[in-house]
Formats: sequence, structure tokens, C-alpha cells
Amino acid sequence: MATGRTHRPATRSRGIPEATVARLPLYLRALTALSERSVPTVSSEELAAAAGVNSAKLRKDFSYLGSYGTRGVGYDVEYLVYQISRELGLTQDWPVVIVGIGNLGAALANYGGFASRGFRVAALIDADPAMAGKPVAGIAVQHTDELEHIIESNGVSIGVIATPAGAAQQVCERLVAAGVTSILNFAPTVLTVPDGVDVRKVDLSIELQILAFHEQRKAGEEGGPDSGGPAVAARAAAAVADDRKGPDGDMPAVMPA
Amino acid sequence: MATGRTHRPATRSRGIPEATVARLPLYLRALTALSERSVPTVSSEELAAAAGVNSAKLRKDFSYLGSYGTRGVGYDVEYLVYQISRELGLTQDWPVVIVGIGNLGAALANYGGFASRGFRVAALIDADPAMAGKPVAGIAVQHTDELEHIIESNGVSIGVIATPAGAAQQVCERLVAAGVTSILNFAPTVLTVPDGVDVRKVDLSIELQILAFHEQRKAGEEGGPDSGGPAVAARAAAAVADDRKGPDGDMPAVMPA
DNA sequence: CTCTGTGAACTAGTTCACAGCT
DNA sequence: AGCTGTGAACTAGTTCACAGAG
Repeated sequence: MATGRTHRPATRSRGIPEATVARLPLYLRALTALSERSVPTVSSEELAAAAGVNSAKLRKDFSYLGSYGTRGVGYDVEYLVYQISRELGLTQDWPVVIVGIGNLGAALANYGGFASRGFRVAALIDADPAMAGKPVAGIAVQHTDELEHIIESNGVSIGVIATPAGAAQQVCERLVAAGVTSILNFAPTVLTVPDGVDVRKVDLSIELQILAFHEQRKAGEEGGPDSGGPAVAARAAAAVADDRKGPDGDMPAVMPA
Repeated sequence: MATGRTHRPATRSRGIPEATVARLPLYLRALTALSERSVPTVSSEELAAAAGVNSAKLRKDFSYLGSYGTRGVGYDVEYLVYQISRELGLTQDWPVVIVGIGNLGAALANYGGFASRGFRVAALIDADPAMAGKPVAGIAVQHTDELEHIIESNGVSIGVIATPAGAAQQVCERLVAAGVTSILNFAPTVLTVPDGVDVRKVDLSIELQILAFHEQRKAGEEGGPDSGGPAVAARAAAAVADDRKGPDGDMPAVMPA
């Protein structure tokens, strides 16, 4: 990933591990809930439980941000909410465009979690002319032709791609050319981007497949306790036997919508 | 997390690293695309490029499954598709229920990537009586009252939660009590489950927050830092502290018209 | 000679356990 | 006392680099 050479071995203070960054939103969510209940302080143990991690990890994570706790007491909820928000860049407003207003795009447009975290849906964009002008989540959908203009005039730097897989790369290129430098990709395809552009992907079917893997393992476990290890040879042989069948006539691509 | 269980150092053959499992669906997708184009074999280099990883990692990943390649040549596409499918448990049929048919639930129901990978939507379930009977993606929505009955009579072991956050834990408990042992959670909340139940979560706003973090860093590189004073806690807390809403917006638009 | 498969070296991430502040 | 903050030990994951199959 873009992590390639961003390596700055220098300044220790700005070296927050990626794994920690990925957990900050989790802590923020837990802290927000506490804040709403007007809880003034929280210990690493309590907060860790609320966020679903262990407390040593949480303390270590916070230690990368600075020393924001009070020994013997815990963390001040409001203060920590502020610090994490600032670290994540949520104290500023991020205009976002969503491209591809199918089922998923509409769900995203309606998703409350965006707006409440400093993200503002600046525009909804779809290639279907019939969609143009239709309101989704209170915003009129605009045609793809407007893409560059929207990005530039709103200073959008974050784009969300919720198009079919076949359109994603092209949309991505237009977004990047227009100035977008961070992309959240829901299309089940690998996007190629120039250096300096970040891509994160969310693939719904991948998550299910990972679950299926573990589920299958559970099921196998009951049949025979620790059935032997030489399974590999046997499996390989069996597989070769039924080798080249057209496994599934099943299907075309993996496209959303 | 469910990772709690002790690693069995024994039988190497069954010790596929979690990171590798998470990439298998990616390889499978790339291979499926090649298969459709009737490409017979592929090298680790080519396949790695298509999947967006580096080739050493890919070879190492495959080495955990067995020796399915041919030195000097590469991998047989069809054979590898079969091996990975089987490893992931996709050669069997997984009935899945989706609970919470809002925008997101509907998007999931319509998502082609599920059906094409051995997942079958056995039922759509919603708590709103007004939804009952309405067809979504060609399937009539059923009321939550039917949940236990549906799970049991269809032998469902995988459940997808797309309800608002407030309902998620309760739905989760009912799913688990009825026999579900793998859950894909889209609600922005931490689910507590008994041992032996797997949970994977997808949080749309977390991904955006991670992007914002990196985006901020890029911007900060050039101009002056916003160097927020430590005292400004109130503003940030107000900005961040609000909803606790579901993934789909029951919430109307957050945007001023 | 080409490309896989894999030990070995390295890097990132997690957990432990305790010093030290309040 | 109680709890944070953190070096040190450990574990998981990645990359290197090359032996060896075809």
C-alpha cells in the first residue's frame, strides 16, 4: 500500500502505528457513548471493555498520542474525545462525494454515522441520466458529467466509490484527476492509483467468505476430534480426480447491485 | 475476540494464518476473472498483480494450502479456483439470514457477490410489521417473530446484522440462541457473544475516519498545523457527540435542504 | 533458464509486568 | 492504595533470497 516509503524513521512523535489508527475510531465511539451519559472519567479497563479490546493494548495505543490520562484515576472523557477527534482529523469538515447511487450508494448517503463525524456529503453522483435530479437522502443526484466540477468547486478530497466493479477504475481515475486523494472503495475490484493516493476497500462478500472459512472448520471439528494431519495428500488426490470440471456455471462477476 | 483459543502448534497442515485466510477471497476473485477469460495458467507475479499484493506474499500464502503450482510454469487457474473455494468452504451452500432490511439490508440482499459465492439468502427479517411480506430482491421480508423458526428450519449458521445499533445486541443474542455461530455485523456497536461464535464487523464510518487521518497528515505536511489549543474541548465534543444510529438511516437527511 | 516453495531475516503488533505518578 | 505509561519479551506477519523442480 501507500505505506511503502512513507517511512520516516525520524520524529518518533508522529509515528502512530497503523493498527493503532484503525482502533482510534473504535475508542472514539465508546467515548462518545460515555460522553452522552455524562460520565466524566473512565479507566483503561472500562474503556477497553466498551471498545472490545484489551486494556494493555488501549493504554499502549493512547501512549502514542501522548500522556492524556491521570494515574490512579483514568482518562477524562471529554478531553480524550477531543484529542482523538483531532488526531483523526475530525475537528475539520470533510466534504465527501459518493459515486454510484444504487442500493449501496443510497444506504451510504443515508448513513447517519458519516454526518455525525465531520463528514459532509457534498454530492451524490450517478452515471444513469434517469437518476439525475432525483433526491436521495435529501440531496439531488447529479450526473457523472458534473464530477470534475463538483470536486473542484467543493474542494473534495475524499471520494466513495459504490459503482459496479466494471466502472470503478474509470471513476477512480476521474476522481484522482480532479483532485481526490483518498478513496473508499466498495466495488469488488482492485483499484490502481498513483502514489500519494490512499485507497481503502470494503468488500462485503470477502467478510462472509472469511466467516465461512471458520464456520467450516467448526463443523469439521465435531465429526472427528483430531483427525490426522495427512489430510493434505488425500485431499490433493481427491481433487485431482475430479479435476477439471466446470466447477460452477456460476457466475459472473461479483458485482454489487 | 474469538482468537482467544490457544494455538495448536501441532499439525502444521491446519494452521493457516488469519492474514492468509483474509487474502484468499482476494485471490479467488482474481482467479475467477482469469477463469472467465479462459486463461489456463498464471504465474505468482501476474496473479499477485491482479490481486493487489506482492508475489512473495502470495506464494507464501499458497504454500500453507499445499503445493499447487508447477515450477517454471505457474498455477493452473481452474485447479486453484477449486482448491481455494474448498479451503474457504465455498463448495458447500451457506444459507444466510439478513436481519434489518433498511437501506443497507436491502443493498445486501441485492448484492450479487453473495449468491455467486455459495451464499444463499434464506430469509430477510425486519422488526417493522409494515415491512412484512414486502418483497426485497425477490424475497418476501419476514417479521422478527419468525427468526428462531427460520434459523432452525433452514439450518442457518451465518447471520448478517444490519439493524440500528440499539437493536443489534438483542438480535445477536436471538440469532445465537437459535443456532447461528457466525455473525457479520454492520451495526456500529460492539457485540458480546459466547465462546465459539465468530463475529466480524464492518463499520462504514470507521473506514472513512482512517482515511481522514491520512488525509489530514498529507495536508499538514505542507501548511501550518491547526495546532488546536488543548482547551477547545467543548467544540469538538459537540461536533462529535451525537448519534448512535443504525447503519441505515432511519435517520432522515442530515443535510440542510 | 523460469518460476515455485520455503527457511531465515526482518518488521509490525500484542501482551506482560512493573516503575512511578497521584 | 489505584491506575497510567512503557520498556522488554513475545507472537504474528512480511519480505528476502535462493535451493531445487520442471
